[in-house]
Amino acid sequence: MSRKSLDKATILQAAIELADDMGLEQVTLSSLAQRLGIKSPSLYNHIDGMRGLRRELALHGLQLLCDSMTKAAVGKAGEKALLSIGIAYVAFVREHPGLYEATQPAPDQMDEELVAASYRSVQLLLDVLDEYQLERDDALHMVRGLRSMLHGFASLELRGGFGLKLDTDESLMRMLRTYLSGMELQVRTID
Amino acid sequence: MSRKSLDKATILQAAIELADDMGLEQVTLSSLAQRLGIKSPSLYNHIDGMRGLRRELALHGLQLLCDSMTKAAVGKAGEKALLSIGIAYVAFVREHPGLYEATQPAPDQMDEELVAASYRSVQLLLDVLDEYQLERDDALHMVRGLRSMLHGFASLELRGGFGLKLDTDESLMRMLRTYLSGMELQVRTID
DNA sequence: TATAATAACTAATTATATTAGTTTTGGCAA
DNA sequence: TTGCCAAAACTAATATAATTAGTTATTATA
Repeated sequence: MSRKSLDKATILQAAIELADDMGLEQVTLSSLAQRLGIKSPSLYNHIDGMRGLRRELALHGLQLLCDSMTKAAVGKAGEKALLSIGIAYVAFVREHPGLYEATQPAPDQMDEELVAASYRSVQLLLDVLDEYQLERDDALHMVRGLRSMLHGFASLELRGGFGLKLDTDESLMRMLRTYLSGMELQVRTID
Repeated sequence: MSRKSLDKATILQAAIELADDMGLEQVTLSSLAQRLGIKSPSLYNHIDGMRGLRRELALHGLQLLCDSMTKAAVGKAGEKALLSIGIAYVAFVREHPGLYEATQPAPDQMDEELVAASYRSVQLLLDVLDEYQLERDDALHMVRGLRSMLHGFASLELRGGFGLKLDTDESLMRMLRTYLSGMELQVRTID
């Protein structure tokens, strides 16, 4: 019966597929257990209930997202790197809509580890912005802007918020280029 | 017993307060009925179940948000108007976190009326952008950028995504100014 | 081979959404 | 005023989900 003994990674993988296929809210312990061929209480041997599962999904999603962004920035710098990161971000959300949703937990379930996982993306952006030689706070404001744009774009697209027949990839590139040209303008003005 | 006979507006108001105070996911038909002093099945006399309630919240939220944005743009033009709209957007989300969350329903519950309500904000932004004399598609890409920024910023702030001790209002203003300066640059370059 | 830990199971509890069917009530017409 | 009817409340019942408690089976190991 407990033949191959399920492990947490397998459970997580099934949850991710379920989330991406059916939407995060469709990932119940029942549906997950059914997909794994076990009864839902058995899941408690591996994960800390629904809340624990959501947390694992968030951590895993943040990790994968940051990995994608990092990979996209390898060998690139400045605007090229930032555009590449932006494209990778949106591509990740398109590939993992449910998992991405899980990376945005309610504030009350935030803990140190989640904050740290989230901050890794912030650090990546700070590293790329490094060459612009901005003051620390100026760089942080820029990062907030970039994160807002990417999260907002990806979320709206995910929810079908862009109804019109207008190329979304084009919208993404323009948004990033517009923001970055505004940024360059500031940087040059300061010098 | 059915003394003053509840109406839909009263129910909606209670649901909004519940959502803003406790979070949207805490708005159950049980909790809502309890707050109204009735039993949950009685709600079905006024609303079409949980799904219907969510839809009403979305519609109402989109309406209120668009009203706020519109009011903010009265008597203003260009960058001033856009900054004012952005501030109003974020202020609305801060005031109505739960209701705002309800304005982003899953794609499968989208219908014509919701799309129309959502499009009113798009039209407002298009109207403000009118003076820049952009091509239709250029303007639409700009609007997507603005919406993405505002939604992303508001969502991240709502979820406690901005952990650092750095003024968020300042971040918002800088984000908008950076984007708008990039936009002005493009417009001027085209001329 | 026997035992201990692990991981599955069943059973039961609580909470929620929903439907069906019943009762109450408040307004309006006779 | 009185009686009727539609609206809106109610109770009861069902289905799904999360969770806990307690039980059984299996696997690894002493």
